Amino acid sequence: MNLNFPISDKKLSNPKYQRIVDAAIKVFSKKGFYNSKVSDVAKVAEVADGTIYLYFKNKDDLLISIFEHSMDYFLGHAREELSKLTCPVEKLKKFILMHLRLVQKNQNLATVLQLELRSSHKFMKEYRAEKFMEYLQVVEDVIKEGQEQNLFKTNFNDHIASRAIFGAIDEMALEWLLMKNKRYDIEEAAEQLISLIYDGIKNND
Amino acid sequence: MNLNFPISDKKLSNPKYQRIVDAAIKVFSKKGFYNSKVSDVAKVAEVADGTIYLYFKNKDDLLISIFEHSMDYFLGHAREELSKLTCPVEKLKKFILMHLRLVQKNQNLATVLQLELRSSHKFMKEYRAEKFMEYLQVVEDVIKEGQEQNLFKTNFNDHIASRAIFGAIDEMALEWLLMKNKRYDIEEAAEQLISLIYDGIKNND
Amino acid sequence: MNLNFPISDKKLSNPKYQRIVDAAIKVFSKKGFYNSKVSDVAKVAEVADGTIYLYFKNKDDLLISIFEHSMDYFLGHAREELSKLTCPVEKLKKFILMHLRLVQKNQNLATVLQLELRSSHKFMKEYRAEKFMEYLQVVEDVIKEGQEQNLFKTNFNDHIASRAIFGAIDEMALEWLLMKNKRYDIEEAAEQLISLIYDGIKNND
Amino acid sequence: MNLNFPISDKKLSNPKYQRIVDAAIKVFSKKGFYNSKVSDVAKVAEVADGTIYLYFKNKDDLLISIFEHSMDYFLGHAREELSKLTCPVEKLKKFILMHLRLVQKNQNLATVLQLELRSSHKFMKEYRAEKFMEYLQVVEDVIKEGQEQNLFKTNFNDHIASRAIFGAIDEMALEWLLMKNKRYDIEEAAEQLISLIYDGIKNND
DNA sequence: GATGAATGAGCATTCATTCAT
DNA sequence: AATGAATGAATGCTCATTCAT
Repeated sequence: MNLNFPISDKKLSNPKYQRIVDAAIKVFSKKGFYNSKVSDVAKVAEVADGTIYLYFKNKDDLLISIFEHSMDYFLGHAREELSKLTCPVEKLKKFILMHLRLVQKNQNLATVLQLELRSSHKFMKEYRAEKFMEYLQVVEDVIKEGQEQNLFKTNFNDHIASRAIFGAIDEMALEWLLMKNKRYDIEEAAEQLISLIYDGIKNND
Repeated sequence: MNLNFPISDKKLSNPKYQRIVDAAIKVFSKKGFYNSKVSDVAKVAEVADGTIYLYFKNKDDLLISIFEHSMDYFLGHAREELSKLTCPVEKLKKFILMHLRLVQKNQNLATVLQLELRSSHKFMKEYRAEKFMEYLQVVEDVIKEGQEQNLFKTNFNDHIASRAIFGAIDEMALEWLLMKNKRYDIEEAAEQLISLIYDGIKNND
Repeated sequence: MNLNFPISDKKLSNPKYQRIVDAAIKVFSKKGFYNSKVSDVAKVAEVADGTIYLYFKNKDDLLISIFEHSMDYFLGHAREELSKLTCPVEKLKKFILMHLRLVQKNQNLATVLQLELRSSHKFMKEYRAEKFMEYLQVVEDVIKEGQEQNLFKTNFNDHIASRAIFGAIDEMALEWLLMKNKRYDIEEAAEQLISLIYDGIKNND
Repeated sequence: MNLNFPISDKKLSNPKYQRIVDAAIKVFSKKGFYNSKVSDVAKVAEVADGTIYLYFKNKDDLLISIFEHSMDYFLGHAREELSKLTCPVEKLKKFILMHLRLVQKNQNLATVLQLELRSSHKFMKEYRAEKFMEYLQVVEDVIKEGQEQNLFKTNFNDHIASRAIFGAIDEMALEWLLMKNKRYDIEEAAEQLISLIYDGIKNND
């Protein structure tokens, strides 16, 4: 089983859907989206080629579905966990940790999202905006909360900040994925990142 | 003319080489690497299809050459400019500004580097490491310098920090590129980014 | 229908396989292997281009398959007919007649085997040896049988003799194929050939 | 030097012509005519690609020129040697020996003539007839001479006989060329062949 | 004559998608 | 629903030939 989280709704009920998604993640992460054949995915999923088209409109749709399921799961999970915390600083830490831990646990999936998705024009121009904004919104909401409680500075643009934070997390994840010998723990990277974002690099002594 | 900087050495002497690179940037940025045909590039460059293969090993090589020329130019230029400054804080500001200004000035090129390059497996696994490390090294050197002068904290991993900084810059650039109506100036984004990196988000009052 | 004999086993069951082979023989014999396009074969076979690749690894494989089917058929048929005869002289006559009659009946096929196959390096160096040896073996066996019965001389190398006999048959076939107006019957050529091989050219009076 | 005999006339005077022919024989025999590039030939001949077109109409012409020069040389040489002999039996022996010795001495050339030439449609349909007939004529003349002197039978068609003899020689040469470890001497093959043609395989005891 | 950069027609092969069963 | 054989559009790359120098 490749996905460490279940696919949300009724689609879950059909084990073939889940099997195809799992297979696609495995195949795409290994060979890249453009170098993967639909028939490769079918073979790994142990279904016929045509069966994939009963569940997905086309090859692109398969990729995008992976993204949407992942985001839905992550955001739902993240919102739930964050709501259990009250301190915005803690929330931010938690969020970053959750993101990087997910990457660590689902490396194939993360590879697909990091590398393959970006090259899909359709994706970057149509879909990224929608779902991705939700992600940023979560970060932005935490920042705003912190600003309201006078915990964070107010002299910066929330949107730019959340974007920069995402970029830093994302790059961290990418490096970790591409490293052959995982020299450092992803938890360690998370700690460093949080401190950097929180305190900056200036020496205040 | 697409490239706002000249290609370095003897290759420059042959205008056809430059024309092909320019055409490739234009075409790849517009339609995406995988959706671009070699013959499209040839048409825009006003050369025969086969001529491209006199200068480049194959389609992938064309993409990678674009990356290498861009990086060589940027790093050369950046190192030169930074050497004129003494203060590490100023150096960091300059570096970020230079990166984002280049993106603004060469939007097609930046699009190719941001979106298309990442999907090339060959690129991400073989080439990125080499040239990209040079980029990170420049950032790391500035950070180390700042630490030695007691301007920056010393309780973080330089490598992780430079990586996070790159990630933030890169994401900033990506958003700006994908925005249809450029709501804010890239200089403004640079300012915000610098302050964020330098001071963090914590309210020190 | 181009082939005047059925393709042996289960492959026969699929009419598309047979249709593609027939089309290939027709096309290759007319335009030559290297000048024939796979799509030409597909057109004549009334299948899509891609369908050919469901049955054959590539264009070369198509050519080699034609050779193997032909040889399998001819050798099976020849062995069967020869076993019905007892006299080695009669067997040799029969064999030569069968070869030349097959050429006459399947001129397109014969053209392919005679002219196109020879230029395929892969064929001449890898495949010819195996299947072709079987052919020579049949001739050699007949010769040995004749020698045992004191019907044939024993002061010559069987292998060289069978090779020379094949060469003579082959050249006879080739000339006949390339002749525009078939001036003489192939049966007549067969008779001459047999007498030549049997008696030599020396006048024994 | 590849050719063991000089190219006839005025063309000889230009060493580039000879160099190109030599290079073509080397390259064609190694990689096959269709897999050889004109630029490969040019490289081996140490001339520019375009230079080849000053001496030859096109790639096909290069192949055919090789054939014509070889035949001219062989036939001239053969006619000269045969004229020194009076006995038709000796003449026939000499002719077969000369053919096979030439093959042995010029293996690259022989490979080209044996394997590559046959696939050239243009060659087999237009040129073979002309030059090749001269070859057969020499054999036919010897046969006729032998018949007139009551040394050879008269109850066979001279043309078919000379053709069969050529086929046997040709196949002998081909086997010898394709054999990796030359198990037997080509002279030995020649002897066997001559005896076979002369006496046939029938046991006259 | 000699060059070799430039040309551009040409083609085998792949693979996403369909649809009869 | 499930299959997988069949489809055929699509394209990177090669290489014989030309021609300005």
